[in-house]
Amino acid sequence: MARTYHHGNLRPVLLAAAIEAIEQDGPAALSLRDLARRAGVSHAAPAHHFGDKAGLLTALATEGYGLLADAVSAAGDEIVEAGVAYIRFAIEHRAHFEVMFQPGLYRHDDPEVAAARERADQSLVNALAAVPKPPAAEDGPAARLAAWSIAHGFAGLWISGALPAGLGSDPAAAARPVIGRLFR
Amino acid sequence: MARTYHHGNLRPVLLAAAIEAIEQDGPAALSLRDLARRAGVSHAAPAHHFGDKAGLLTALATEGYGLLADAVSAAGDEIVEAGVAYIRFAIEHRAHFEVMFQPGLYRHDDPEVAAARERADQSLVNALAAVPKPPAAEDGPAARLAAWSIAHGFAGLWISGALPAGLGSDPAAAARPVIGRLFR
DNA sequence: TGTACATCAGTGAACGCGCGTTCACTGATGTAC
DNA sequence: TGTACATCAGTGAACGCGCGTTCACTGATGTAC
Repeated sequence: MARTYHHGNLRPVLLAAAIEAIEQDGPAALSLRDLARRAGVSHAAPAHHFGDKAGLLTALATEGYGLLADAVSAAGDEIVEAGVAYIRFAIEHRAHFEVMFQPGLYRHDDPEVAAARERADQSLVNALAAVPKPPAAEDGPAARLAAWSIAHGFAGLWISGALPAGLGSDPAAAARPVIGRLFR
Repeated sequence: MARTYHHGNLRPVLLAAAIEAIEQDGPAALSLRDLARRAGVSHAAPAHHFGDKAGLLTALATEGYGLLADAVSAAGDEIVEAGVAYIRFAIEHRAHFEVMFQPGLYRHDDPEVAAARERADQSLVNALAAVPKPPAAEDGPAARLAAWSIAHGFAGLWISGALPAGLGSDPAAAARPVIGRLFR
């Protein structure tokens, strides 16, 4: 693929470079100049596509919420597997995940990102709708928050390296019995 | 308190300034020069006490683990209240919490911070030891991870503003029924 | 009580660096005729 | 098929800024005698 004056594909290449950079140094250390360097392009080019750093991270968060919605939906009606899918997403797309939940980094209220977030929320609601009613009578939103919290917390602890070493290297296998405790 | 040439109390003042700065802009945006400005001291002074930014954040993480251990221990033997104490700590000491779980920011293996972390871990173990054995036979470490995950996840979601607005402004009250679901 | 001296916390000028932003530009692509 | 022109993605030089680090220094404090 000969590079001409016009790159022709720069936007996705910059997003991929951003993911790489964030996985290495975290989202706050990101600089547009570094991204340009990684993409082999002049330092002013990224601004053409994203305006500024917040614009780029907004695009990344939007992409992330889309991927999360797809991942959770694909897990089907089984709530434990939906939770596992959430955790797997967080770990396999760590850069997206970290950006998504640091609203100060991007334009949290941007319409596109809000729509994508809404889709992701809905995928979790759908997974929970299939859970058989628990013995206790009133349930309310506590079940949803509990499921979300346990998946989100496990993912965060795993990513930060806080969990004990004995859990092995497969987060899905380690997470299944943990989430399972919530739905006995 | 007249300021002489020697400040006499600079170290804790710098830590307090760091907490303030992190609550405003996050830990990655922290600069030693900004801290010096907040403390009303020359820009080279912080290096005297902490060497560099990682040194300062290591001190902050150490302090944080100590506070967390105290908070969880003070909640006593009741596991739900221990979880609520964890969440309350995370929200009331957001700067400490954010630093503690971003190991790339500080010297994670520093002996002092490791000892403080060990104390905090132990406080959670103690709280769980008092839980009555669940109906299911084998339990193992899944119970501990589930409790830790649900508290950690709820705190993270609350701090990032991801939770729905209807929960009110008291995280402890909102968290209690959520954690409670794990120990019915 | 007084003097001499070591220690060490904090100063301030200087440096080089990477950053975001601006702006006039270049050159590839697509469209109108 | 050919020419003219508008559009727009990407360039590269220039700027001002805040940062960390270095280093010779200043001055307060504590200790020895």
